[in-house]
Amino acid sequence: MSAAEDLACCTSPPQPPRLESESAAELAARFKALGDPNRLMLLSLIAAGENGEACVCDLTEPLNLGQPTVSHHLKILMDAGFLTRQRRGTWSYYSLVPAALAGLCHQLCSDTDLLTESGAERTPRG
Amino acid sequence: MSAAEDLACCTSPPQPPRLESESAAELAARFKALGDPNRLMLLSLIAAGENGEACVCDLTEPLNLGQPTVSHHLKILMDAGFLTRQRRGTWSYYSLVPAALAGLCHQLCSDTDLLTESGAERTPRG
DNA sequence: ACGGCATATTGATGAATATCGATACACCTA
DNA sequence: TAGGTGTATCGATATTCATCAATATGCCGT
Repeated sequence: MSAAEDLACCTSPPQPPRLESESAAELAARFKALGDPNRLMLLSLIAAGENGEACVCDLTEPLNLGQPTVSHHLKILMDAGFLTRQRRGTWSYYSLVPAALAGLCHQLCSDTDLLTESGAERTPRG
Repeated sequence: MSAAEDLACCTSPPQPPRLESESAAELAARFKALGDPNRLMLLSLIAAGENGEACVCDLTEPLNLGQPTVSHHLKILMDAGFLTRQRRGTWSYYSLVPAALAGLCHQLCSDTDLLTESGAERTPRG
């Protein structure tokens, strides 16, 4: 028996991933929404706004982006569940969905168990 | 005074975002690394692997991706700080960086204060 | 040294995306 | 009703990205 056989990486039965494909797609979609600096700035600006909300006209200047672009990013954040919109007159006020970001972290911790370093302990060789 | 003046969205002094542009770029880069279903599956597969590690040959089949593509995704996850690589013979073993994912969530909670619903309380009208 | 295997890198390609200008829509005021 | 303003949508474009085939690199056993 060669030394390589001892070290071979493909001898153990493959463990099924803890993350289902569908869950992966949903999770990835939300992370993708957070994967843009301007969108993170939007969340930050909105959180820092008066009453925790802001309208589009408050957001274009600090980001140095055109109004259509800001609207586009806001829509992406809304579709991902991070923002809600409330129309008042001609203005659209955006505010954070309180549990959205926390829920994302929680799901990453508990559902997928990716944060626990259980990998080493969890699968004691049967 | 018109009703609109009361409701106008741009009358209050703009609050500076709690997130600096540089931090936003760094944060976004890490989120972007998580914004792909296959990369999330890679993290899950590696976490579920024996001793919390896995080599490339264990990962190509469950994802139905070519070996170069898997290597590419692994590199992205490494560059983002989520994975480390340990070479043993001809094989490369990847494992999770324990604090990386937790740190990302923590930074989202504390550094940017996006998770606290402080927006409403934080800026009491001066 | 040579051949074989696991992995990394390169080049190319099609798809997704960020951005803008132009335009459409909704609401308010005169 | 008409004009003005804030916002959303549409079309176009340049960039980024995911993926693959081909190739290069590095390690092992003969």
